[in-house]
Amino acid sequence: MALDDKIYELRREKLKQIEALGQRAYPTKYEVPHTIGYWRDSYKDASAEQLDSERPNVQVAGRITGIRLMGKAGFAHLQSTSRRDRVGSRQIQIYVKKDAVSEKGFELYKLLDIGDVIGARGYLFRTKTGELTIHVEELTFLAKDLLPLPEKWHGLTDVELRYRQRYVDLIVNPEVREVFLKRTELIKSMRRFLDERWFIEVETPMMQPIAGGAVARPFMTHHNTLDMDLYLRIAPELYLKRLLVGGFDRVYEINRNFRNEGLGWRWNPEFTMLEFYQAYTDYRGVMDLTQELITQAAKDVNGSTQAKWGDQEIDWAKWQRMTMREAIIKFWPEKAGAKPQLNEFASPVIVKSMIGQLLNSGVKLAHDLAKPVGATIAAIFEAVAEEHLTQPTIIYEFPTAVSPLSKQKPDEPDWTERFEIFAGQMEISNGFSELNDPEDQRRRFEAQLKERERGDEEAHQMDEDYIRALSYGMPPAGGVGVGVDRLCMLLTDSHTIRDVILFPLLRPEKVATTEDTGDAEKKP
RNA sequence: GGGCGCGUAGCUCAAUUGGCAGAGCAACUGACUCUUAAUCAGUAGGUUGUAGGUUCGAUUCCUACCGCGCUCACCA
Repeated sequence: MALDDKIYELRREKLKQIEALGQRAYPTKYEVPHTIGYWRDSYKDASAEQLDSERPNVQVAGRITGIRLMGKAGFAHLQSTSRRDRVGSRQIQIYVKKDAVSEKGFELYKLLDIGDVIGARGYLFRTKTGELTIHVEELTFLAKDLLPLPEKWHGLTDVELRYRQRYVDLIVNPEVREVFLKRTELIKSMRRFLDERWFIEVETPMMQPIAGGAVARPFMTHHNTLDMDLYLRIAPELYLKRLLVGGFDRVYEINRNFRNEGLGWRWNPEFTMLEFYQAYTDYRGVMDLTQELITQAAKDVNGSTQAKWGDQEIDWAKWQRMTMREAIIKFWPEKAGAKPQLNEFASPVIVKSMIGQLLNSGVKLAHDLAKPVGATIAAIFEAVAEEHLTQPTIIYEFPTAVSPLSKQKPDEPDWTERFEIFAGQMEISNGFSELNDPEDQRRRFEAQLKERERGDEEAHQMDEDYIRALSYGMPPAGGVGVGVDRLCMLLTDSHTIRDVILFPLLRPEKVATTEDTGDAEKKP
């Protein structure tokens, strides 16, 4: 029998004894008029004398994080589970004296373990070491922890266990809880910001017959009754713009996207995206709006526009803006020789020579010369500029070749009215003036289809219904996507996306141990 | 998918050149009516990720597999 099985059996036995004391093993409710944090904050400055004369009556509930028995009295610490109680005022000490809780109450106390959930009623006092403590008059048993929690001062550090058993991670690692409380604040802040500006929150299909609105490989699924293959969406974009056609002229959605691609510190197969669309404005309008939204979110989450990012600090009040071409010139590596000139990006021959310059100087660069020159320019940007973009930076004007849904610049058709926001070496947002010319859109889809035929699985598919929708007339509009997980990483100093996703994707836990490997590799 | 690294008690970690698998916390028994990493005395806890191989002998060396991490590629 494994150790935790023994502990499990032992604690089940304790649970039976607790029931024998007249407590329910799994009671249904307990009145908690105020949280632990409320009492701690309200009486944090109260003196021992003050508490003795006032004797404030309290009733709280929480999980036991530590317990110390000394014969006929003992202490324990209760940890609040309330969202209102943040780090610093989540725990309160309780003092259980046999004389004060009666024989049965003390028997119950002796049967408690670290991890149990209990209710405590009594009055506040200060111990001789000065700690605000509840002098317990009645203990109520609420739930048993049958499995041992990790050790209390090293906590749980094994990353695999932390992700697989996030519930344990949340119990023992207060900073993890804080990150997810901040994530909630972030999403609330974005909703509030858009709601105040008369945006409508909508929900569009997660299962789509054509996975459109982005460049990515989709997950596939199947509906039995309709005998129909469906894709999990890679973006809500095309549906939200159908709603612009329908007359909802400010819409947004905060929801999951699914992309069947690699995992990494910035990538999880399902991730949360905010997308919003505003009619009668262009990329400049939504660029300003997005900057304001993110600045506000930083304030709401951290109470400041300053956010720690590793050994650096990101200031969400100080933004830079430059075009993609300007960024390439600005961050052009010295070792790669002379910087390109602005007008040289118009020449495919010169752009190809830029690639040569970079490769010769040892810059790593993923490029495909069969692709249009615009795609090459975008690759150059990623190779030379992205790693330098720590402070919030808006990069605008993207090549038409990599922007199949954006409006072109009137004076430069090879470039679109599109921008992306970078911070902490990550792309966190993408927006543009929405292409609303159905015939132009058809040509863009057709160009993508050619990419597909060349073997690019991720190129956009033709979406006839979307073109039909545009044919009814879509008002001019700007639209933006914001990567919520990545923004959350930046605001919580989390350096892997798995630390801001409660249950990140992992391989299934292994149950069998021998059968599947025993004869797998026998040499002849 | 490629490369590199890791896997020892419930948790956090040791184990000399290949030579009896250990500690702290958690757990159990006992003492203790202001402790807080409570203390004191004692007890128990292991198929060293899995399966093979080399060896008199493997936690240690080799192979494969499983899981995790980092990284590269694809991507937001």
